[in-house]
Amino acid sequence: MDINETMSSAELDEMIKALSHPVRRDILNWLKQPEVYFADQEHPLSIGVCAGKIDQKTGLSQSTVSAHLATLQRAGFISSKKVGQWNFYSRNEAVIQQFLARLADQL
Amino acid sequence: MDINETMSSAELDEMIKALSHPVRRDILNWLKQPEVYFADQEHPLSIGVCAGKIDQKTGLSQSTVSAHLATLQRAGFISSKKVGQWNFYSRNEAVIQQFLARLADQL
DNA sequence: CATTTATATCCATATATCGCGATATGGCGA
DNA sequence: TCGCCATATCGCGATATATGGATATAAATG
Repeated sequence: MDINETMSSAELDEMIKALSHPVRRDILNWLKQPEVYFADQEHPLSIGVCAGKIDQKTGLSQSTVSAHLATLQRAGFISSKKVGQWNFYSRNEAVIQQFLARLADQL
Repeated sequence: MDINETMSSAELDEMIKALSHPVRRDILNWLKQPEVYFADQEHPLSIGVCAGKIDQKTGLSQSTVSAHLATLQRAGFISSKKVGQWNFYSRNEAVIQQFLARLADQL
C-alpha cells in the first residue's frame, strides 16, 4: 500500500483479515523487537529477520509460516528483502500506524 | 468484557475476528450515527437500533444478520436491550476505545 | 386462545481458511 | 555441473465461517 494515499476499504479489509490470526499477530510482535526474540540470528538484525528463524519460533511447518508471511506482506504490514538465499522480513511501521489511525477513524 | 480490566489475549482475538467481516464493520458504523442511517425508526433511537432495521439495511437474511449481531455482542462491541418484542442494539463506545488502545499497544 | 410479529436458534450447505507434505525455484558452494 | 539450503508454491484434507430456510420462543393483538 502506498503510504501517501489513504487506504481503500478493500485494503482495510485485507489488513484486518491479516490480523485476525493469532500467529500473524505474534509474528508482527516478534518483529517489533528482533533483538529480544531473534538474538541468535547470525546476520545483522538491521536487515530484518530471516524467514527460517520465524518458522522455528512458531513451531509450525515451513510452508504454513511462509503463507502467513505472505499474508502479512500482501496486507502491507511487513516487507521482505532477499539477500543471497535468505529472505529477511521487517515491519512497515508507517503502514501499521496508518492502519491504526484509519481503523480508529472508521470504527 | 469488563471495561475496568485489561482484555485478555483471547478476548482481543475474539474482537479482531468480530471485525474481520465487512458487514459487521458496516453495522458498527451505522450504529455510530443512527440518526443518519435509521432515521425511519419509529422508536426513539436513544434506546438503540431495532434488529429488523439492521436486517433491512444489510440485505442479508434475518438469521444471518442475527448471527452477526450475536458475534459483535459476544465481542463486547455492542449491547442489546429488549423492549417489548423488539431488540435494540447500540455501540459500547468505551469497549471500542479500549480495543483500539489495546490494539495500538500490542501491534 | 389463536394469530401475527420480532428475533434467536437449529440445521444443512457452501465457501474460506489453516496446516502440512511434496514439489518447484533460485542461490551457493564443492 | 551437481547437489544442498532457504523459501515459495501447489494440492489436499481438515476445520471454521457464512448464509439462508425452517423452526422455536416470546411478546403483542384481536
